[in-house]
Amino acid sequence: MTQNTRADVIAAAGRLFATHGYHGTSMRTLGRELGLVGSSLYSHIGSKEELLVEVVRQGAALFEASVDKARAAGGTGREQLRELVRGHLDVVLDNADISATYLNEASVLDADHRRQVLDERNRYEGAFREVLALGAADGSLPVGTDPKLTAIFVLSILNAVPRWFRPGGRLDREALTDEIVRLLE
Amino acid sequence: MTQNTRADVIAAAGRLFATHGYHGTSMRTLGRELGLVGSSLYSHIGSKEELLVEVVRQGAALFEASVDKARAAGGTGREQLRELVRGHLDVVLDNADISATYLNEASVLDADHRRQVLDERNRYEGAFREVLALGAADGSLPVGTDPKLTAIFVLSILNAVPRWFRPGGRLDREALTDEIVRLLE
DNA sequence: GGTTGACGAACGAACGTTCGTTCTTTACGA
DNA sequence: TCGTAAAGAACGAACGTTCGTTCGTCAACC
Repeated sequence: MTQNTRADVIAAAGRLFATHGYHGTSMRTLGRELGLVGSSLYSHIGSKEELLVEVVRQGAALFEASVDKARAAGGTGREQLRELVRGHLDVVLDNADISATYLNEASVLDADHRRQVLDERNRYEGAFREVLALGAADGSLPVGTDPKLTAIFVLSILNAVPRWFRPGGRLDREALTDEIVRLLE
Repeated sequence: MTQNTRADVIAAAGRLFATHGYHGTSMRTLGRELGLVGSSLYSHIGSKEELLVEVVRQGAALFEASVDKARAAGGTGREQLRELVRGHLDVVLDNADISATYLNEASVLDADHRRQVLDERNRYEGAFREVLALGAADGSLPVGTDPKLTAIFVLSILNAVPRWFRPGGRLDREALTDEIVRLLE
């Protein structure tokens, strides 16, 4: 009979928000997930919305850490793009609940937090644009395509991966990364 | 002061389900959308869930009609792929509410209806796989890529289009179709 | 012995839905 | 052409339930 911590509650919330959505998750259901009664959750958190804000904050942090790592490594545009793609895959597959909530449930947030998420996503997408432009400039990626549109395409593919990818299948992460980068040749 | 019909209620439901989700939409809110009080909706429909089933059914019909039309036209693999892509764009842009609900809210359905949607989506994706394989066979599309994976990539891009595409921008549907098909060269 | 986590009762509000009734439009026989 | 009945659409009150949340209490542990 281990004790539940605030982090446990947030993690469980991410799990349920990801599968049933924010509005589809009740505090009593969330309590049951942790072996608690609904009202007991308020020993750890202030409100249901605070839970969503926290999960989304963690999601944003994961993507930001990934992009920072990829860009710090340096290299050609193509090499950095590969790191961005691989990092994104790691985030959405290793933290499926948090990232799904970050990507799908941010629309429920109040205007301020929603704007924060939108800005963060735009900066993130900007990194993809920059790396694609860099690759066009240094010759490691084709020149013909618009970085803006290509960034959208790549992120569309990446964000949909958790919907179909199953570890242990014919394709592993490394090969999937290759396939996505090769698509841009 | 026009009268509301069953079709009006379903259309409004699609609109709200698409923007706020099924669980985020109350019958009273839906009523207000039509200038009605919540209970009045039950003159037109049997239950809230019936509304979701109906919207999803319409979504499935739209995609099925699109794929039928594209394949009936015949032509090379590349030509049919272009028709599939263009048809998909038309569906998700001209019926944004219905298609968004079909794509995002089907998980709320009971097991039977959910399975129906899954099967329908699989058939739909199968058409993309077939056309890609046809294109590889007739030489109109490159041979190197796996049709299964490529179909997933293309559909990932297509389904995300309503999230960023705005009519009247630099890129119109025709040009976007070209860009997506060109990605596979 | 104070702190912390959990409980269970209770709150007001909102939920989906039912019901009897009213109002408006349509259909049709006299 | 009129009068009237049937039908359709909307109302508002009320239902049982669930929602998020508050509060006082209690047991376990440092």
